[in-house]
Amino acid sequence: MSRRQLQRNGPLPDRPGDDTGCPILHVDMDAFYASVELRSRPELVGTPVIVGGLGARSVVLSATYEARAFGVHSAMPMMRARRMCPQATVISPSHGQYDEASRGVMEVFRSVTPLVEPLSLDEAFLDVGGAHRRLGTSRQIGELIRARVVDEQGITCSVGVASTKFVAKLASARAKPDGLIVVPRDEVVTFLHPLPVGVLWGVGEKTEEALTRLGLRTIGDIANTPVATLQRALGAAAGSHLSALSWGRDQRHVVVSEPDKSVGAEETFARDVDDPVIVLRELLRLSERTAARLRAADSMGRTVAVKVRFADFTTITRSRTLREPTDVARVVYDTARGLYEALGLQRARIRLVGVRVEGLVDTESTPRQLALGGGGEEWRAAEQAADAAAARFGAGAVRPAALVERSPREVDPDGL
DNA sequence: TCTGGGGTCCTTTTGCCC
DNA sequence: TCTGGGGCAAAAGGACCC
Repeated sequence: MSRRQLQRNGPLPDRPGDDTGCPILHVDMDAFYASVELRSRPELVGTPVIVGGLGARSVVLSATYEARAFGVHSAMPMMRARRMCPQATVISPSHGQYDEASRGVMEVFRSVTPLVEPLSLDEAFLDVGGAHRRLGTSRQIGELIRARVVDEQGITCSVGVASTKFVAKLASARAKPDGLIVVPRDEVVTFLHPLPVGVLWGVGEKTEEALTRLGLRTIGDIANTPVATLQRALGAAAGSHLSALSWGRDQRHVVVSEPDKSVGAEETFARDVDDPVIVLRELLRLSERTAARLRAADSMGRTVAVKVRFADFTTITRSRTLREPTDVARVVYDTARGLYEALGLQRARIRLVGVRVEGLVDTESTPRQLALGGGGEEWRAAEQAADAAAARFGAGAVRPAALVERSPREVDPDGL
């Protein structure tokens, strides 16, 4: 919604745009997953293509602009998207390819400046303030990146150039597809104030409703509202944050990398489940997956959280903080099972379950004794052996007995 | 139209200690 | 002994992002 609103305003008047004092670039791939798929399906270029799962409950991950013309957009339920655009080619995602393409474009970015802050697989902030002498103005660097990404990865991207991160991000959204826009330092307020509130970072559906109730439609409206009023409606942090953004004030720097704060996995059942045996088996699988990823990242976490989404979409979470951090699936699972059983659900219809481990620390910096306390040592050793086997013989070579009989996909009671 | 899966951050509530 | 409340950490919920 908000992104489309941004585009509907059309491009800025085509002036050169003074990019001095604009060291921040936001680079965003155009329809990333779909564009990557089209590289191997060139006959589909120029046609509506939707990337997303094939299951009844899957959603659109990405769509070409030809499909978007029919109203299809990401996060839309697949069923609805196919109804809106029956002629679209639907492709199920191949994440390995996206990871690889992502690594490629991030390498391009890092050849320009070490100050690269990836936001996701397909977008990043760059601070090119230190690269001007070597590579030219911010605009020239942006065009260089766009050319190299097309050359090396065969996909297009859009670039926003500005003095702050969030204006750069808005600019790249407006530059889409396959464009570049500079918002000069002294035109920031002129650029921002006519835009609808929904384009602001942090304003989603709920916040937009709250702002509408206050009669605030545009960013200019927010700018002319007392901070205290915004804070009363939205909370202290969000209120002052939005007020600052509405005047183009954004102190955040480009940060190269922050360590992860949590790792988790969740799964929506193909159909709602009310059998605790199936739920527990899924929790075991998710615990295995989560712990394996912790070990692969040399991380451990101290808090285990379980998430349960019911058939009516209400969602609850329960968490427990352990005495010591862990990366042992058995410990994660035992905790998760305890949390789940404490809910005392009597055959409630469950749509989704998830497991997450929070409060992550480096395994290296965790004293051995502490890490291995609590009876987890044998399990840990066994799981490390399983990791090694998986590395040699492929994932799934070693699995807990409860998961051996049936493949994970068969958690659907109807075996779909 | 019936809503994925990976996360982050913020707010409020709760329980504990003093 | 009862009650209040400050301070804190953990827990829970929810909004948001891609």
